[in-house]
Amino acid sequence: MIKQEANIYEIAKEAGVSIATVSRVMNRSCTVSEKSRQRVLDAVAKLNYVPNNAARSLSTSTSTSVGVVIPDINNPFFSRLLQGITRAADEMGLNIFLFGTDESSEREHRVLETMREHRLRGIIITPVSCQDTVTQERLHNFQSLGIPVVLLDREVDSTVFDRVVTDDDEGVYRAVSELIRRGHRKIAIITGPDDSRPGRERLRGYCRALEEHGIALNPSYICKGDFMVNCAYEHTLALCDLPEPPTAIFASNNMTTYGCLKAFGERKIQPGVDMALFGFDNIEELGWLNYNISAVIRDVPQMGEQAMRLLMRRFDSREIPEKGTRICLPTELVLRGSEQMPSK
Amino acid sequence: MIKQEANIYEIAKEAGVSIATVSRVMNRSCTVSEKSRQRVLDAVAKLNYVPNNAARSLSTSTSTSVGVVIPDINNPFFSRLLQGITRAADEMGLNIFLFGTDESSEREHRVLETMREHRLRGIIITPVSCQDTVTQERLHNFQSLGIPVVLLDREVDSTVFDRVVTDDDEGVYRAVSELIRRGHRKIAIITGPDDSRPGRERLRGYCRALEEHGIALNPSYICKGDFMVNCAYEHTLALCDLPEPPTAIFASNNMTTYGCLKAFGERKIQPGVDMALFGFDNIEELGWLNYNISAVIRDVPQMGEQAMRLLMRRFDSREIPEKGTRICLPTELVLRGSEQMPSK
DNA sequence: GTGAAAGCGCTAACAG
DNA sequence: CTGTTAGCGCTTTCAC
Repeated sequence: MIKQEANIYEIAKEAGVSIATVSRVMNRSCTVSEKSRQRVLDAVAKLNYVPNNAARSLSTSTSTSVGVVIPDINNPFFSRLLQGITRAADEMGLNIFLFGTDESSEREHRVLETMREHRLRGIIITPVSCQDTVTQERLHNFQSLGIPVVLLDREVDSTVFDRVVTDDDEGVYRAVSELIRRGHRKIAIITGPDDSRPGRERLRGYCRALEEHGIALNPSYICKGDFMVNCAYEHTLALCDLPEPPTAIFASNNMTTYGCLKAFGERKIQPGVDMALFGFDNIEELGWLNYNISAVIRDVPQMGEQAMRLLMRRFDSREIPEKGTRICLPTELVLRGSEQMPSK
Repeated sequence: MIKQEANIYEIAKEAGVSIATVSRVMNRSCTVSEKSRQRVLDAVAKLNYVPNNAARSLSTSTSTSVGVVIPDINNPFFSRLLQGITRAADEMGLNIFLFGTDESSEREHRVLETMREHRLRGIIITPVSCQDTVTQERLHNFQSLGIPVVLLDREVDSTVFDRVVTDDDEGVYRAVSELIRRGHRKIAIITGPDDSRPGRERLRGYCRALEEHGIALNPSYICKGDFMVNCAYEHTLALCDLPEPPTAIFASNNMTTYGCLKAFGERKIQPGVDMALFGFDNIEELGWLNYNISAVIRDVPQMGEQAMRLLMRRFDSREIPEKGTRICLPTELVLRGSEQMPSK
């Protein structure tokens, strides 16, 4: 026996008013007499009524759902992001439609198509690639339909979208400068993919620091990585095998840090003793294991929250601006010892 | 300028057919002539038409959205779960409404209320507590409205729901038996909360193994934990300080394992050398760091996928059974060395 | 302050 | 095989 949910008509009947009045009460329109209001509220409580979102959404052609597109749910960075997003959404009474792309552009395109069916209120996305024209076009489409888009962490070439990023360039610049201050001259970097903004930015910070301190860039110290453990692992081994190995390695993201540590472990290299290691993004687990790895850190849940707020702001002001707002959150340096110059 | 999305009428006009025909084509009803079909498809392509989900959902009083309720998005176990869920959802053309409860019952109740508005197709939930009557009642409500519920990892007392769990009892039993086989007699366990099924089950497996091997339970070896790092850390320190410390510790989940390792690090205890350590759930990161921690493992994404499949199955068979299906996935032992008996 | 009625975009009988 | 039509449950003018 499947009992139906009550609808607005039943409430109206129970309360002895019209459905319009019920609707007004449900939407806190204040043009309702206290008496009617109370009767409706009683009926709602009695019949355990909850308005049907689909109907409301159809009628108003708006919705309370936000589409969130994440490339790799499994990466702790994105979990944290998601945590910030869900928390903010909860506060604002918005709901999250979650889509995972598994870093596949093809899936991203499909997802963006599916999302059209849902007439979402807005979209928060960390795009797979910064140069994907299909994705960009679809995102444009959403915006021109009045569905604001916020880019998170990764930007695309177009500048029309709101976006939340962090000052990675500056963070890495300061990290590498710190290494230099500690006496390092042979500093390697394992980069991220260069079709990703974070990848490029972090490399830029590295280059900037070296150049500014008059240290020539050494191509064999610049390893093209992909933000994955394995690649970083192999690069690290190769770096160690160099005739003139670096005294410090900058790892461009948390997975890269793990890759370095894996190689270090095999080679019995102690970070901060035999070779310096500097990471990007905090890895809480390492602290528990007594690894004191210095890193450029940022408030990740905060990034998610900011993205939500940015979206929120767009909801109110109807017009679509030519140029999106860019929120750039600061990064911070945490020095834990692994930045030190090897003594020997 | 906000251009509207095309609706079914425009497609009908463009294709020179009625909206019914358009609807039939969109829903793959095969009673349409090839000629009409083609005309409609052309119009759809030309106007870039996507059906409005809200309207469809209202009309059919069904939906393609599944509510997923997760207690701690940040815990890698749940990220993995979510990965399995999203992947399966993607395959089945379902969409995920994600809700986080942050392990708060109060938020869980709110979330369950919100979900009613959405007339979801089904619900997958890892409830905060197994004994929460409010949650159970609300879940019942969904089921009696024809919205099937699948419990993931944590069960509630009621048995009317479908659920996906793993054979934790057996897994821990085998792990502890293995420890005993290796000569351990003084085996401690740091448990999970006892209002959680996994917590209780894992403790049971531990007790069962000891009893079956004629080893008396030592209350000071049974530490009441909460699946969190800190608590496990403190318990581990206390265990080490015992006049007669254990030779092995069983950590009831991944966070507990981290807590033990943190304490081990401080005390210069090498897992598998000075004291044995056995964990629950694999921690990939530890492998990269050359920690060879034995563990009871399970296929976590698979759990999420199974939950989706279970839900799917319910969609077809309309009736609500008295008793839910219980899928119990196996666990596996991975021996990496940390189970060994200290030589001294 | 309140009610009647016209949609929102789609599906699903029901006729033809 | 195809079109007409009556809802699905709600919001929102527009009168009263």
